[in-house]
Amino acid sequence: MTPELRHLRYFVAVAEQLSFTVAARELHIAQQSLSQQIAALEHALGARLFDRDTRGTRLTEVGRVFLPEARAVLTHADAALETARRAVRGEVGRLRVAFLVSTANYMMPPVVRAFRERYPDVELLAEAVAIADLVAGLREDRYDAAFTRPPLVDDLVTATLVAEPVCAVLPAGHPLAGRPELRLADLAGEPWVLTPRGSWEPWHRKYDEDFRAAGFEPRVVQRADGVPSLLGLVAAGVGVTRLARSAHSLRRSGVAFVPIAGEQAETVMAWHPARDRQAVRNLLDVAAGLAASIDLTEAG
Amino acid sequence: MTPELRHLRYFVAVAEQLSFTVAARELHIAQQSLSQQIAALEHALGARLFDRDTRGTRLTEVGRVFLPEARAVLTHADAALETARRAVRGEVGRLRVAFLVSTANYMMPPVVRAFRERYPDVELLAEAVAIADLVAGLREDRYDAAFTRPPLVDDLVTATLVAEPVCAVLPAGHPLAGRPELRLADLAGEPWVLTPRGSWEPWHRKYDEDFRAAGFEPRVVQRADGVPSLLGLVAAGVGVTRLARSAHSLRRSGVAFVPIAGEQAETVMAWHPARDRQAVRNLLDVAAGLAASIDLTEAG
DNA sequence: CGGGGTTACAGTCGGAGCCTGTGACCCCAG
DNA sequence: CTGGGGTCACAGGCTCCGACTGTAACCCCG
Repeated sequence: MTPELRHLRYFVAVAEQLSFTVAARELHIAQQSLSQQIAALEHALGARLFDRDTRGTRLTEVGRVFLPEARAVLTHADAALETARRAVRGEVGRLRVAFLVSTANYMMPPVVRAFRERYPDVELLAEAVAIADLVAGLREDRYDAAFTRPPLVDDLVTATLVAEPVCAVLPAGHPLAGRPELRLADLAGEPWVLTPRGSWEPWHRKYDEDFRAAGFEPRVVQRADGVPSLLGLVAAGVGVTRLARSAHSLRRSGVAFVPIAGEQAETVMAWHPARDRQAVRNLLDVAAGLAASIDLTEAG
Repeated sequence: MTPELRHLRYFVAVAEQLSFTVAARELHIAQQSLSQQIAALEHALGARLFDRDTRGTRLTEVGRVFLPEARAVLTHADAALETARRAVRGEVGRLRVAFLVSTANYMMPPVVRAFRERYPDVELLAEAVAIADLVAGLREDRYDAAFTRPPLVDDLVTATLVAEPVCAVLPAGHPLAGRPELRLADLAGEPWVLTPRGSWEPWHRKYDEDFRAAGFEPRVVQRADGVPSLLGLVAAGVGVTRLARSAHSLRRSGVAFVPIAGEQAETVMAWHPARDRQAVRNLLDVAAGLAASIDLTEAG
């Protein structure tokens, strides 16, 4: 026989009560069963743990040595199970989170900070990545969750965190730069700088649709990858572009942000539905809580 | 269900093999039984430990957190059982040893030292006590073993360690002090100093017998308890007495020790037969080994 | 010397844990 | 495309272990 935790529990109970009868009552089993299990444990150890006779039960020297050991093992086992249960609740473990580069500058610091404060025993790995890698990472289980912009793909779940105005980005001093608000159609004649078509199909399909709805096809004078590059080209007077207002934090000089009427850019948290762990829900809760309490898009 | 060590063993095996089939083979059980037990553990924790499908088995995040915990508990449990087994072998624990005051001066230091060196994890409590307390202590389980002189009592077991000459103890300058050897009868006319009769009946019965065999009854001029007192009285010329040779180490001046032909004093280890633990045997082995290798009676 | 306490022994029962047989599924090689 | 070898899960049955009850032996105390 190989001893189980049950034997240790029984042993400790008898050692504490110094009575099989009382310990059995406490354990909700019969005294005979308890005697039997203790005997089995003693057999496995090769020595008696108790001296017992009709006038009582006393620990032997071996029992005296074993008692603290058995207690420690039981405590350790409880702690291990409790740790596992904390992991189930998403309070310990590891969480790999991707931030879309264009949202990382304002989302990552407050989200990471708030999450680490709330769940100090979760190892949070945060990474700023491009959209294609972000989606691939979620699908391939390289990331547990991601902060990004819609639209994405059908096989990922998303939850919207914040919505912000979409702005026309114009060179400083542009005739339209003073306006409080614009319509996309107002920019029909402008030279445009946009991201390369290949970067992420769903986005570009949406852009195409928006332009079609505005009644024109933009004259693209240059394509550049990444928000800072676009802002640089606009500041240099190469053309105009269209970005979420939060991008303004990346470049304050030489560009003007003018809201486009009725257009909203959302930031969402995305994850794979098959890997919907509690830690992911916790992250969503923290991020949603932040979004409700402070204006994340201004934080950068 | 409350998890047992078996579940942890099974979990670790699957986590190491990342295969139910292979782990089951290793554990000498069927794959189906293993799946069943893992499922039970998962149910107790409230979450899956493995993601499994037809193309393999992978740890979940909860499993990843739980794995080192489970390993640690198993290691701890093994260590606890090993400690208990060491206790069975008398390698850890506590040993309460009484030394008869008159043997303590030469037995206690080497025995305690040798035992502590051989069994460093045994807490050895050594005490020098009078014969009556020594016997009572063994009977009442206050001592596990004792070093003393026979004869004792029937209900204790003894093992002889060393035998040494019994000597007549004479004042320095006594007419018989120069002899290489004496017979008890040679001392028939001397004034005697002896221990009080009440100290330990079995000894006094033996003394009476010895004197009767020598054909005289000693004229006792004074009774005093303890070897130093007797030696002091002899040195002062009050009378003669009879002691084991090892008592010489307690007083070198003013007394002469002359062996009495054919008389031997034994030193024995005694213990209660009902409490015959391995640690007691170990102590006996150490003491017997010392007795064989060095002359304990000269050590003081 | 009976009553209340202890643990041990004997016999029985139910269920936990194991087994075998089978099925669904995936991947790779032919 | 299809068969073979791999994965794990489901279903049904058996065995034995850990429970149970009933009883006995023993000690101490009133």
